Amino acid sequence: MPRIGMEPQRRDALVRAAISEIAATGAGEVTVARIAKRAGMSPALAHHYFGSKDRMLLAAMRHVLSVFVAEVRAPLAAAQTPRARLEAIVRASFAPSNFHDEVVAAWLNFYVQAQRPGETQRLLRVYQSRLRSNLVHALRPLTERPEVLAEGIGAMIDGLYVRQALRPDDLDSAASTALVLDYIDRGLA
Amino acid sequence: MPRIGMEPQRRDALVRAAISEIAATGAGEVTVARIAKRAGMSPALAHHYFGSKDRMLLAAMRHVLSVFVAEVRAPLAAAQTPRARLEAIVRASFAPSNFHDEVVAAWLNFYVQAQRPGETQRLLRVYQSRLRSNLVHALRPLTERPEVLAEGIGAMIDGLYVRQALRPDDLDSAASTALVLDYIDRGLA
Amino acid sequence: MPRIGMEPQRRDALVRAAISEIAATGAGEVTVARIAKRAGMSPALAHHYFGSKDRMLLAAMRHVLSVFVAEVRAPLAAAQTPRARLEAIVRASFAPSNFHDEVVAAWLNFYVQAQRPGETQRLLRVYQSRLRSNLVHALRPLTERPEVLAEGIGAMIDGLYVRQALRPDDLDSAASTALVLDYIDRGLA
Amino acid sequence: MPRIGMEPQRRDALVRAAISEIAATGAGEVTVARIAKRAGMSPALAHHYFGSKDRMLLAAMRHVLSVFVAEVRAPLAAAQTPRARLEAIVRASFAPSNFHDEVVAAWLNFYVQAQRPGETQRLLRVYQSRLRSNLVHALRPLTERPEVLAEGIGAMIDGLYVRQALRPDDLDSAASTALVLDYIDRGLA
DNA sequence: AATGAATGAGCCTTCATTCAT
DNA sequence: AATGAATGAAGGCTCATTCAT
Repeated sequence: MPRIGMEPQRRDALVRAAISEIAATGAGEVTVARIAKRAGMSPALAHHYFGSKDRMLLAAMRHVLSVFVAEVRAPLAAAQTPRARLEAIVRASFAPSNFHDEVVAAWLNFYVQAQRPGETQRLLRVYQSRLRSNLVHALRPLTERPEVLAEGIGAMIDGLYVRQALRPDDLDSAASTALVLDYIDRGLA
Repeated sequence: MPRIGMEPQRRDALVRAAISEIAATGAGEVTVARIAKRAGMSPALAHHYFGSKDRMLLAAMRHVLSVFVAEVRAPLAAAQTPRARLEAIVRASFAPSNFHDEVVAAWLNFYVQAQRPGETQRLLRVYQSRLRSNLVHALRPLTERPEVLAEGIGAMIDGLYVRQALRPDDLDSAASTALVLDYIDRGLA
Repeated sequence: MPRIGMEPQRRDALVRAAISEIAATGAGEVTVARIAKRAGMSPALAHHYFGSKDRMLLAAMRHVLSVFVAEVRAPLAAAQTPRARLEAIVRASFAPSNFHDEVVAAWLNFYVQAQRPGETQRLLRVYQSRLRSNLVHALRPLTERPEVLAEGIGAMIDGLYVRQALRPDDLDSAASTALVLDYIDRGLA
Repeated sequence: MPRIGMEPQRRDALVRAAISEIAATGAGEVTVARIAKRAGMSPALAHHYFGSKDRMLLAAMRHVLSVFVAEVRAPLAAAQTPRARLEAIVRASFAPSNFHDEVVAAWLNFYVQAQRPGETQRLLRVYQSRLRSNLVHALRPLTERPEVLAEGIGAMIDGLYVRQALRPDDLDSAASTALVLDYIDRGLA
């Protein structure tokens, strides 16, 4: 019973299934068949919509990144001071929708994919550039070495993500946020 | 051509080749055949010496960890003050033999492997525990919140590793060291 | 070329091919690739339908056993006297569909498989139990030592199967039947 | 420390190990490496003495057959009557040295090997011919249909061997002997 | 005499991908 | 729109066999 306008729903279901599957079975064990099964459809249909496994995982990455961008946009725009801008970025990084178990596991997969040249690598670099740019822009009024501090902040966030991916239990989102904010405050002192 | 006493040499060559291959082709593309070819032998011989791909990659991980342990041991023992102990740990983390392109790429593979329960996960946790323990021990005389700071330091180091793994060019070892030491000094202020 | 509802046909073709292949190349030389080729498909498809080589050979065994059960059922039910029941069992054992070259060769493979614990062993024991049970039941009204005679009959049938498997030419089905029936009659005298 | 005259001992050890290995791991799982290990030497040495795996298993078969021939020779020569000759053959078939667990398992392997043309097949046929010839010769004075009865006896013996190979526990040697002797007596009545 | 070293060949199995329906 | 059918390609692993020492 083919309905009209199924494509967006199907694509969305596959993207979500891909992220869940990466979290459930590990970045190295993801197969198209399992993702499709989790999304309730056949592997053939998954290919029909995405063309290839790579493009499907790429869409998953884009989804994760876009959620992040959406999460940070409003608070960032609303922030009135440089310090508030920094806090907005950090809080968004550890917001539940981004620091979820599944999403965090997906990041590890992206890192692996990004080891080789390709679209994933490009996307990841764009993301890192934007993050750094946002941080530097917010830091510039507050310190003489914004680039250095931005690198440290970015590295700490990445490290907390990786560590979270390997942890069995949920980490306190608040603790991670506090850790980075503390680093920022001391770096600015 | 078969000489006697080849086993240690072969095992060593395979471990090195495994690390290089991970760096060269990416953590997801490692095959026994390619590792063996890079080490100048047949895949069958690789299996003869290691029994399985998993055990071979595990040996590579053990090698990387043992190099790190060896690198940190002497400076740590020679350090006279808590601050010197911290510096010894950080410097060892970014010492050339540990922060090499190839070694850094291998870490990413270990993280991926460690997502699923198994020996890799166990080893990685042992390593993280020791690192944290060393840091906390050195921090305790200097601050009231050694656990928190140790977590921040560990995360930053991990983050710098991951970022390095995705970078095409070599990162300045000195810059990474300085970044973490700066974080420590400000955290202790 | 893919049509719909191929699964039963494919499974059946593979089961038949497995039996033929065992007969043609010997129980120790059976490979999935050869079976699949004989069945006119790729090895991958064979795995798709059966999951593993073991399960495929198990299905072949079940097929042979079920043909035997089907062959003996009607005559056994129709037999009016104990003697007629015995004859029904023996005749079924050497009926063309069971005493075929290919089927007989398959039996040898089952015996080999059944040397190690597993499903094959279980199935073979179930079959042997049923045969003995049927024989004992039919023999009980006729002799004081039904178990002993049943063991002798079963052994003779098995022996004739094995000998047949090693014979290049077809054995006279009638001769084998007569041999066992003669044994029964004398045993009951 | 190479000693002189090791060859016969080595060959003998390998033949025994081959038989034990077949019994222990099943006819389909025998490997040269395991046999050699069981015999306390390297696979290379096994090849040095036998040239190939096939020839080694063939030697094992010859050993089993020769033990049987040796076991039957004296009693057969000593037997004064046709009936005593028959009994000598049957008793030898189920004598401990022939009806041992290990030997019986080896027979199954020989049957498998003999499915394909080759030396094993030839040897097995020679053995079967001699057995039949011995039986027929002994039966001729006692019955008008010696060939038929000989076939039945041979089949029953073979069947008892196969069944024994699949049994977990030891079968009573005496029971098997009695079963065949009873068949003979009734066949001659 | 004896073995560790070494490999080619082959097997089972998986998986992304294509295609007819 | 959707899928079952189908496969080529590749991967991990095993094993009989050879060879230099």
